[in-house]
Amino acid sequence: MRAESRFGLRVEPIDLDATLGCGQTFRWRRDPDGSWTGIVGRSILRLSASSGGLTVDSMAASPCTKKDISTYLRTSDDIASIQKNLGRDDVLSRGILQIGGLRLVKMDEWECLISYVLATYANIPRIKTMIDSVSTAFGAEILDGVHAFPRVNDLREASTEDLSRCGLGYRARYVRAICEVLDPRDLDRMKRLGYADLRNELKGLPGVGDKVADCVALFGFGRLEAFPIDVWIKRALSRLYGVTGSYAKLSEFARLRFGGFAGYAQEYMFYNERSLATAGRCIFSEE
DNA sequence: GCCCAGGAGTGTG
DNA sequence: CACACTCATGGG
Repeated sequence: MRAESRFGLRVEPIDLDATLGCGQTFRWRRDPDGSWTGIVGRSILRLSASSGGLTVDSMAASPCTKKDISTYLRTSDDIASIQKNLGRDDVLSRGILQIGGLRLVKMDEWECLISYVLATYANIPRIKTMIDSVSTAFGAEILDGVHAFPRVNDLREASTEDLSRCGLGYRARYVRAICEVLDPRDLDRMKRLGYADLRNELKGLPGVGDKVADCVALFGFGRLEAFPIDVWIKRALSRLYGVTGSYAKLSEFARLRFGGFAGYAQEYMFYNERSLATAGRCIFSEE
C-alpha cells in the first residue's frame, strides 16, 4: 500500500508491541519489520518507532490528523506521573517500570462498545476475526478490501441472521438489540456523565454487564478510574494480592488500592498475566 | 477431539 | 447476597 501522508508524532515512552498487541484494541497487526498496521476511524495507519516517538503513515485518502492519532494514543497521559502514583503499590512497583511503554488507547465509543460486547467469552484472536467480519460486511470500504468499523446506521442494516453469519454466535442478538435501543446521540450525551452514571447507563444496554461496562468506560470513554475485571484480572488479583470474590468486592479493592489510575494498573496486570500464560514471562514476580 | 475464551442473563436457594 | 446453568462457536 502506498502512503498518502507521513508525519512524525512525539510520544514517549511508547511500546507498540505492548500497546497495540495487548488485546485492548483489536484492529492492528504487527508487520514483520516491527511496525504496526491498523484501522482507526476511516484511516489505515502504519506506526513505526522513531527517535522520540513514532512515524505515522496514513494509507487511505481519508485524512487522519496528528491530533486524531494523538488522541487515540493518549499522548497527553503523563506516564511517568501515573507510574509514580501506581508505584506506591509495592506489588506493582516491582514491574511497571519495565512496561512503561504500554499506553492505554482511546477508542471510538461506539466501536469500543460493540467490540467489547463481542469480546464476551471469546479469545482475542477470535474477537479480531469477529470484528473484521462485521467490518467487511457492514463497514465502508476504505481501500480495496479494507473496511472501516461500521457506524451505528451501517450496523442498523444488519439482521440477527446477517450478524450470525459473521460468526458472532449468541452475541449476534445483543448487537442487534443494541442497534434497536441506542440512539447515536446517546453516546454524545454519555460523554458528559460521571463514571458511576456512565457505567450504570452502559449496563442498561443488552449484553453489557459489569465487565463490558468498565471496558467501554475505560477504552472508549477514557475514564481512567475504570477497572475491568475479567478472568485474567481475577487470577492476577488472587495471585498477587490474595483477594477473591464478587465483581463488586474486587472492584472496590481496586478503587481503594489504585485510585484514579486504576485503568492503567489493570492493563499492566492484564498484560503481565497474559504474557505469563503465553510466554512464561512474569514481571510482577512474587519471589 | 478437547479445552477455553477480556461474560451476560436468568433462575434458584 | 451467592451460586448454577445456559448461550454458540472458533482458535490454540
